[in-house]
Amino acid sequence: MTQTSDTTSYKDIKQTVLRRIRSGQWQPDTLLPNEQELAVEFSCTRTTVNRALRELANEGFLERRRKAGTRVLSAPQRQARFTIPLVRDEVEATGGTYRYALVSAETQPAPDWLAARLALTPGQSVMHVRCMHYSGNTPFQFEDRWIVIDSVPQVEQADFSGIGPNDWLVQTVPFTNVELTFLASRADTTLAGFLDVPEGEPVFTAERITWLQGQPVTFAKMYFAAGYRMTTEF
Amino acid sequence: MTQTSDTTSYKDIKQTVLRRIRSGQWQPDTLLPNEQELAVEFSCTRTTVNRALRELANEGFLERRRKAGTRVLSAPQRQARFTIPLVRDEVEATGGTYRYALVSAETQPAPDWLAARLALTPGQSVMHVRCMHYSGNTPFQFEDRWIVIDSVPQVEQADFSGIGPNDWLVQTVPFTNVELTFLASRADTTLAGFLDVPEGEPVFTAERITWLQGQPVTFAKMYFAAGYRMTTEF
DNA sequence: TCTTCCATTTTGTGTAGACTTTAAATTTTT
DNA sequence: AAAAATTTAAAGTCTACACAAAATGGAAGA
Repeated sequence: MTQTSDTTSYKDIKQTVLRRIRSGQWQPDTLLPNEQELAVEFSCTRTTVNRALRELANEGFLERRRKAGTRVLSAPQRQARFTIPLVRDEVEATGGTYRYALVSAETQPAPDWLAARLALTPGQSVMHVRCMHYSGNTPFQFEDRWIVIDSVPQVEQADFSGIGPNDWLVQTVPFTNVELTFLASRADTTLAGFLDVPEGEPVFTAERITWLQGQPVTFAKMYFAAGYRMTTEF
Repeated sequence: MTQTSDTTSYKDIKQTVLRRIRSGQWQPDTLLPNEQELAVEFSCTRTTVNRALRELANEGFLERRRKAGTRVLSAPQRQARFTIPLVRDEVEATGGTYRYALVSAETQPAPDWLAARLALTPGQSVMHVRCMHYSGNTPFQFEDRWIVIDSVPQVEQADFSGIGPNDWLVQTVPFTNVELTFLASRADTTLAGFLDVPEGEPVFTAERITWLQGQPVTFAKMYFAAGYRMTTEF
C-alpha cells in the first residue's frame, strides 16, 4: 500500500511514543515493544517505526541496542542545543544597530599559554586581534582573538578595520572541529574600560578554539556585556 | 542488488560531502547536484543519498528546500550540543567523590519575582529547597530551587535529606520543556559562604526552568564553584 | 507591466522486502 | 563452575519503487 492520508507517519509515531513516556505509561527503563510489533500496532512498515525511534534516540529520549531492544532513558540525557549566533545577528535580533570597531591587530610570537593551549611550537607566529562589538553605542562584546598564521597565511593580508575577524574567518576558512567553553570571569581594568562596567564585575565569557583537520586555526575569548544571558529551550 | 561490502553507505556519502565542503570544492552557497545525480555518482539509491543529506542538513551544514535543491550553508550555523550532566556524574568524572547536603527545605508562597517568571498566581505555594553538592570536601555547586506544589503534589511528602531535588524530580516527574540559561553572577555574602569564595567573586550560573505540558514545574539556580568551565566540542 | 495560474523539479516520506551487524542468551565443552 | 562456541533476536542499513508536497519559474491572462 502506498502513502495516503490515513497513513501513519513517522512523526505521528514520535508523538505517540513521547506521549506514552510523558504520561508514565512507559516509565524510565521500560523496554519498548520491538520495531516489528510497533509496526503492526501503527499499521505501517518497520522502516517507518525505525525512523521514528531512531530520531527519538538521537534526541536523547530512548536508548537503542541491537538485540537488547529499545528502552526509555532513565535520566533523559537531554542535550541543549545552542545555536551560536553571529554577533551581528544577535545584536540586530534585540533591535539594536550593530557596530564594529577594531582595537588592535598585530603579528607576534604566540605567548606560552597560547602555544600550550593550541599545541603550537614555541614562538610560532600568531596574529593577535582585539575588537569591540556594539549595539548602538552600548558595548556588547569584547573579542580577544589569536589566529595561527601558519594555518591561515592569508590573514597577513586581511584588513580587519571593516570586517570582524570572525566574519572574515567564516568566509575564508572552513573548519572541522570546535571546542566551546563558557565561564564567568572578572573584569580587569582593561576589560572594564572596554565594556564600560566597574572593575571586578563578573563577565560572562565564551572561549572558542577552532581546528582545521587537526591544525589549530584560532583561539577567541569573547567577553559579554553586563547582564548577558545565553538562553536555550529544548 | 543488496547490501554488500562494496555498497556505498550513507556514512560514506556524508564523509565525502563533508570533505568536499571543507576542501572548498563546494563553497558556501554552492548548489549541490540533486539526489538523483548523486545517487548515480555514488552508485546507490536516492534513499541512501537522501538520508546522508538529511542528516548533514540536521547537523547544520546544508540547507535543503524542495524544488530549490540543496546548498552549502554560508555561515555554518553549527549548533553546540551540551549534554547537561547530572551533578553526581560530573563530579565523579573528575575523580571526585560526590557528596550531597541539604541546606533547607520549606513550603512558602511564591515570591513575586518567581510568580512572574513562572506565570504563577500570586502567592501560590512552592517548596523552596537549597542544597549543596560537593566533590570530596570541596564545594562544587550550590543549588537554589523552587518546586511548584500544584504541579507536583507529591513533593510535600518528599524527603530531600538523602536525595537531591533534581534526582528526585527526574525520577518522579516527566517533563516536556526546558529553558536553560547561562550567565555570570556575583557571589553575595551567603553564596560566598557556601561556595567558599571571596564575596563579589564571579560565579558561573545556570538557571533551569522546567515545564510539564504548559504547567511550570520547577525553577532552579545552580551556582558553580570558582573556576568552573562548561565545555563542549562539536 | 503586473498578476495569476500552472507545469515541473526537487525533496519528503511511505511500502515491501532482504541482508548485515551486534550482542544477549543459550548450549556445549573444558 | 567457568569458558568457549553457537544460536537467535533485535536494530541497522540498503534496494527499488511510488506517491506527496512544496516552491520555483515560466506561461497565460488582465
